[in-house]
Amino acid sequence: MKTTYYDNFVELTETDSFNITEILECGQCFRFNKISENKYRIIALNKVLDIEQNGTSVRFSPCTEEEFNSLWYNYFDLNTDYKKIKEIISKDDPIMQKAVEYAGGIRLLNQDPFETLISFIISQNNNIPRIKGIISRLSKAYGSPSNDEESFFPDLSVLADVTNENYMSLGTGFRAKYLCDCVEKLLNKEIDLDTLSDMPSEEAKKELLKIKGVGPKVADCVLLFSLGKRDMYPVDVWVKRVTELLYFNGKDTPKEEISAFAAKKWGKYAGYAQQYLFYYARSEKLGVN
DNA sequence: CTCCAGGGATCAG
DNA sequence: CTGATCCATGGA
Repeated sequence: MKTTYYDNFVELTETDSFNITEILECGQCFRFNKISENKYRIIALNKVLDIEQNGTSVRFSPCTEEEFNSLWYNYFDLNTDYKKIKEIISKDDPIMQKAVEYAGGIRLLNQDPFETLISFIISQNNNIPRIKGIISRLSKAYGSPSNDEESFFPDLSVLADVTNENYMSLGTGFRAKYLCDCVEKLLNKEIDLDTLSDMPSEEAKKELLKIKGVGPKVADCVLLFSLGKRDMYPVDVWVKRVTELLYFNGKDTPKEEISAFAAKKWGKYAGYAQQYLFYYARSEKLGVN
């Protein structure tokens, strides 16, 4: 991969394992919009960023050298060798080989933990278009405006004054009380998100589970998508279905057992495996009927 | 109309 | 302890 810095944008060429569509559509983040066929706009890290990809060349704009190196390089996990990871997880596994070939440009992002936590609380028993809508309205109501139509994600300190009714009016439904509990526990310092990335995965998970509305699936997503815990294997309806279909002969299997299977099979790479399978399953509607 | 969505809390046994 | 039921809301 080569990096070239221009006045107002940064260009990567000869990228390996980078496909912006697959990265954004694999369900790990919600704040993006498709601008044109090969161009996306994301709202992240209090910035608006356009990403345009043509083959192995990717352009980030507006973006300075400083921003790229201090923010986006890590955000897009560019220090990680995905080619090697794909080799490891698909070794002697024709199923994973297929999933990896299907969407070989997936990368796990390193998103903001607070935004990720709130977003995945909203995600429970919900569908992706509606999740995106709620997060967008939440940001418009309580975040700072950007030069785009979308606003930035609100800070914890601003949500301190937001009531259950406020959340309800955004369409969060029964999740409103969970959001209140989450904000309260963060303000109390009952949970400190800043310390979680230094803890072992299971210990960090226990902390997150203290929040009402945060169960195993939401906790795993926060750990995997924003705290660098790549060993987590979030088991949602899609992953449950596809893992059962491809690895359990279609047999109905408890989520606990599926997690244990993934941990044993892929170990510290389970999170990567999960994303390849999720994208593959959802795109092909595997296991539906 | 019913069913379901990247689940989890709560209740029944 | 496991399994069933409920939860708000909008689109299919």
